[in-house]
Amino acid sequence: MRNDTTDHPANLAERLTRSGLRNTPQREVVYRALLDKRDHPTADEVYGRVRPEMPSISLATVYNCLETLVQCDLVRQVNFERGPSRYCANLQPHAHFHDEKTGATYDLDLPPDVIERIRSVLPPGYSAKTVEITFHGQSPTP
Amino acid sequence: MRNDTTDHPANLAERLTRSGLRNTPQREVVYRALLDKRDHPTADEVYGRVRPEMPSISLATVYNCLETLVQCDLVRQVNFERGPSRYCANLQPHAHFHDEKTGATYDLDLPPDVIERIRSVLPPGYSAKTVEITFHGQSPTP
DNA sequence: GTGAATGCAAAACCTTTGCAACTGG
DNA sequence: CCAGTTGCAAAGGTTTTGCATTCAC
Repeated sequence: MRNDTTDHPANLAERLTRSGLRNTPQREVVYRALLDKRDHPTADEVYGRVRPEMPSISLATVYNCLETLVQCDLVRQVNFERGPSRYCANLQPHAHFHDEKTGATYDLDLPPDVIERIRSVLPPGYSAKTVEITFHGQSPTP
Repeated sequence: MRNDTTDHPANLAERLTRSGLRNTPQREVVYRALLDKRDHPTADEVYGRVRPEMPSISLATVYNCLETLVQCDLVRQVNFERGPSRYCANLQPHAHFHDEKTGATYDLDLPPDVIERIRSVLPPGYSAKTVEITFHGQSPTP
């Protein structure tokens, strides 16, 4: 399911350097946490996951690192409901499905023609850098 | 631009009664504020707008009223960025365009065929009650 | 060495809650 | 009358900020 040409930690150092930012272990551990378990965790959840590996890290630093990753376009910040922001290391164009029963969020691939059709609703003059699509409903109970 | 068959305060009393809720002046004034100026205000902005008319109203009551209106399906609560929730009295199927420069949000009509095409990305078993679509970018500078 | 990044604590921000007083049906 | 609603103040959860310390380059 991964796209190994774009989604691995090796890119982090490069992206940071290219942006004139420093390549800190905190940034790496936070990024790896997002790559490892792609369940759209909150900052606090990321904090909980990286602490075993790096007990000295602070929650404020996790927030800082996440913001840096978003700035570097390695991570998407998602806000589809009131509450803490969630973070997503999937860079492929995709929609989110939010299960209202369980609170879980799944990625749904978006074929290029669908994206194009959606963009076609933009009136002339409007230019969109990104489109966010979120379904709210119920996912199959296995 | 209004849909007068669905979007006016007269419906409020009916909806509230139908749901076994009370028809209070606070609820009416909050709902009218959303119908009057459809710029997707925050709860606090609604508070500022209704206060001249009803100085005794409290912010907590504005929050309560907004939640009630959302429950009654007269208002949509929108969360497309970190920060306070915004409220929208447009009940027609529509997408949001968020201007990253000005922070303004515009409604964009969604033709039925686009909605259908978007829903077609749902895998079997997934049932979506709602879909939210938000563009982030730049709107024309008049 | 030096500016950027971290860690900590406190502050800020948005929203919810508890509860007494009020009110719409 | 009386359960639902309001208003107020205090608490709660999330994120940001200030600042001294540390670290990557």
